[in-house]
Amino acid sequence: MKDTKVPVCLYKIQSREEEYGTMQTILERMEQVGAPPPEFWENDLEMGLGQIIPLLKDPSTMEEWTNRLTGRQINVLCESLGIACDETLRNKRSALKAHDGSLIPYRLVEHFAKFKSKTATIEFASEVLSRELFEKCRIKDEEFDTTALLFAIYSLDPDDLRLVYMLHKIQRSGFARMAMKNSIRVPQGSFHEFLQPDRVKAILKGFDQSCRDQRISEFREVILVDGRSIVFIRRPERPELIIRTEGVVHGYRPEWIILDFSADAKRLNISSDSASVPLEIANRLASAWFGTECEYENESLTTFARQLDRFLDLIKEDQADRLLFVEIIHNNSPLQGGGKMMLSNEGSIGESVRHFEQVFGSITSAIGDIRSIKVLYHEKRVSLIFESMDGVADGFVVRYSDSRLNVRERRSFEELMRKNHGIPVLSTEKRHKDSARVH
DNA sequence: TCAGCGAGTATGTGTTTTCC
DNA sequence: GGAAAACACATACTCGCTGA
Repeated sequence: MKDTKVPVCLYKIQSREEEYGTMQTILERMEQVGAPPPEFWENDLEMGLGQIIPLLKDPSTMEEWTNRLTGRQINVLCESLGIACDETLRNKRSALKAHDGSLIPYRLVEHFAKFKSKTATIEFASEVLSRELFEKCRIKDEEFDTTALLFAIYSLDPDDLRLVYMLHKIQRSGFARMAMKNSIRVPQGSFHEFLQPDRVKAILKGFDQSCRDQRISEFREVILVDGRSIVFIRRPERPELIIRTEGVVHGYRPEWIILDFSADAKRLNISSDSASVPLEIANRLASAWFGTECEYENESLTTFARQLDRFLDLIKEDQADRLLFVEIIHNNSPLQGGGKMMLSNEGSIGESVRHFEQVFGSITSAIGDIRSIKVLYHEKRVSLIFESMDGVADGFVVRYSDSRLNVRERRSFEELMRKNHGIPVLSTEKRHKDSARVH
């Protein structure tokens, strides 16, 4: 029987050639309009051009795309491309269609905008855009067209998208709080200035050599935010594979390590997937700055049981300012058999807890038996856990799920807990083992 | 020297929550 | 509703200790 099918390998070659041709044409057009090279989109913004560009090849999709742009996006694009801004929206939309080559990078910016933190985009845009341009992207009081904001940021300086991406990483991660283990004299000069890219890269290289795992820590950026130096590092973590038309490609899943140092480097917040590697890198950077062997350890701030009793009494009565008691998980309930118990609701469980306690006995008096509670803050469910402290009678470390909140909300939540209830709260983010060292 | 054991750590996977 | 991140839990692995 004659086989009429195209052999799989030939199909792969044909489709790859076609794909390659499309990619080349579009990349050449992007180069003509002064867009950043593929390396910028692929490596710095971690966008898969191989998947996105084939979607741009059909001219009719560009027209469809232009038709569904919002008024704010059209205004920003017209301003960026020098199209007369006093025209009607319809005329501006038609005028944009004549600039389809210039619009290709903006379609990539639109892809970049997907699933990026709104807070990160708005905060960065408010810093770099003119007041007039910023206001053009406003929808209502607190709402913005973030795609329009990113168009404006890109048109001002494409490289700024890298910084937005870094800020997005900060907004979406929880941070473990660390402090310098031993008291140490702060050297003269600025720690931020010490963190020169070449110096950080040399320290990372030394670390990679000592790991002997063939993985390379990639220095990405150091930025200064509110006087704090934030170091971004990308490192291969777990082995992973991706599937392409020509077969599977083996590699590693990237891990973003964010080291958020205080101005004097005595305190540190760490965001990462792994535990020991980021801590060791931070120790090495600090050791190089202080000129002596340094080590960070988990920060622990004590809250006593009596303070927690007062706090739990308040939320049980729905009397805590801006906090609603929405969940409790108890390890040793007063029910017969003393099993684990969860009481949860979308609204307050205060009344339910009070009723339960009237019938079966208290579930909030033995703090050590409470596995966790959740409070509603800014419409977000924030977990709180009470971790008993070794060697401190009735002492607890209170940790909260900071990754549920954005950076501004974290600051206000911590302040609310400290000022209103005298409770210092720390992140539940992975507590990096003090003993974790990489040799 | 080596098997057995337990503690600590790394990794994998499903679920929950938030964000867009 | 889908994507992403964090969380919770189960399992695998590593390492040090002990005793035969």
